[in-house]
Amino acid sequence: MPIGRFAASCRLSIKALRHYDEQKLLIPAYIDPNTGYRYYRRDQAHTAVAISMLRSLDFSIPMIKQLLRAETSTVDSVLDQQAEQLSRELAHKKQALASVRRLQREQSLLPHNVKFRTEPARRVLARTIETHVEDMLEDSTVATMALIDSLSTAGIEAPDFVMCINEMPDQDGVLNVHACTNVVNDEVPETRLLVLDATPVAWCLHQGAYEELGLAYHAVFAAIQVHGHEQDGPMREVYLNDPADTPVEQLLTEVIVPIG
Amino acid sequence: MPIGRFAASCRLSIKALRHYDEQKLLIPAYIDPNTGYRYYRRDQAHTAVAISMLRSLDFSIPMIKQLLRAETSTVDSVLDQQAEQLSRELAHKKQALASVRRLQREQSLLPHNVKFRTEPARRVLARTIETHVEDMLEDSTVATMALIDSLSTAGIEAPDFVMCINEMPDQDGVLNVHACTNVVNDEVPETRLLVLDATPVAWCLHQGAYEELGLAYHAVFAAIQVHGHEQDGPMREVYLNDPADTPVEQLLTEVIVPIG
DNA sequence: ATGCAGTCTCCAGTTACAGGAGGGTCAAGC
DNA sequence: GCTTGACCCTCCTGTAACTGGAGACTGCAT
Repeated sequence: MPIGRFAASCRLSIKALRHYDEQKLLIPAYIDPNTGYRYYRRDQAHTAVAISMLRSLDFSIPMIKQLLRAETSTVDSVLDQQAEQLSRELAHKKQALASVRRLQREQSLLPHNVKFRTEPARRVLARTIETHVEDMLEDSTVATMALIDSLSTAGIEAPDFVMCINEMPDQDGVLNVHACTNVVNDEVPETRLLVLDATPVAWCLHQGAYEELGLAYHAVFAAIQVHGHEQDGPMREVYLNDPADTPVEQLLTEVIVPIG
Repeated sequence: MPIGRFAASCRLSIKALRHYDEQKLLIPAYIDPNTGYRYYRRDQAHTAVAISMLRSLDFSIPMIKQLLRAETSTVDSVLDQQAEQLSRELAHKKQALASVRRLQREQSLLPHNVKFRTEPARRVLARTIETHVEDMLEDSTVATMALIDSLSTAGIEAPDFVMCINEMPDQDGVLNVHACTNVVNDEVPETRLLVLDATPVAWCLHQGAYEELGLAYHAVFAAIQVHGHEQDGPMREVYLNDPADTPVEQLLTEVIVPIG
């Protein structure tokens, strides 16, 4: 079967099939050595459709090559990798969409009103987890849950002050997130005391879903720049009400960036 | 302020700033005519951060150009466009992730067992909506809801047979979706009777979330090819149980493709 | 004068193809 | 055997928003 017919029947383009040939992903059953014409067998449609399916799930060509050749263990690891990648992208799109919808409601691109003040020194109890920039939002929640868990293990009620401290990511995007409270008690498991010095900060108040916090951060950074300051220390978020009993559009969060 | 310092303070790369200069998106306040060195003013950080924020929301450079220059009406339409694009991509990622997770559970890439049979002729009541390939999944649901709505307006209870017929998309990805039942009654508003001829089909049973249906379709198409048939008519889905009172992992759907 | 960090331009590479130019091939009808 | 039109080939360029690197120049501090 020549390439055109095969392409039509598999819902792939001729260009794509030639590309897969070149990449040694799907090699025609026979290539006329004189004319270079590619001929496919009907049963190659099975592979072709598998490729088309995997491409529609955003697998890269090298990954598909591994999936088609492979032993079970490789397959599993490739699938895991792809699932992780997809859930990252999913979270990213969710965040982006929420932020765009917010921009639609506001009239300005950087609508937050950024102010400056001096944060007092604090001693806080922190529970730390390592995460990736893309998962920060989600893992801040995870860390906070874990903190509350640790507190209740120690027989302490949910605290009234909850803050997350997000360190600067390294070049791989890996960073630590500290969920903190003002409870001071070194008997709480999986936590440690953290001493925060007094520092000038730029900050703003964000009302709405946590997914839109990116907008607030950008506003704060813009203000820091325009005023000629620079960031000096990890960013903080203070959660002023409880997501468990507050409708999302009324959630209040302080976004705080220390400056030097 | 030379480019390096400006880049560091705005969290943009030097390369990116040069690129934005080239694209006339963010032009340095001063360029030394002798050396070509770019110098930025502090207040340009405001624009720079806005750009960085919009890029993080996956706006393209031409879109950002419009947003920064523009009158309110243009801004609104660009935002709408981006929101629509993002929600498409969100739905796509959601589907892809669900499908990958299913592949993780199965041992095969095309796990469905495809069979052939002859569908009898039918007369069905259909409610039609126009949609886009990427929104098919969601809009099938919308169409089905609308159908049930129409039926109840006419005083008819929810039907026991529900099927969707998805026509072939044109080159823009636009297609019609018909939600159908076996209720035959030409008094129902917004619907019309549809006559389906008897036809041989390839089909398989899919158990699980509707988001994973793509896998089933690919399996059916693969089988059609390998057996040397070809598609002849719009695809059909028959919903064998009700998503309202069935846990997702037990949802049963027949995926049916007429062949010629 | 020297050194070095910063900057310049230009070119190549990334991904999975699409589009097109220019030219050879196949099958059918005459 | 010839023509015609559909099909196929290779090779080149382009996509989006940059990153990385080569080779050369500049700015600033010794």
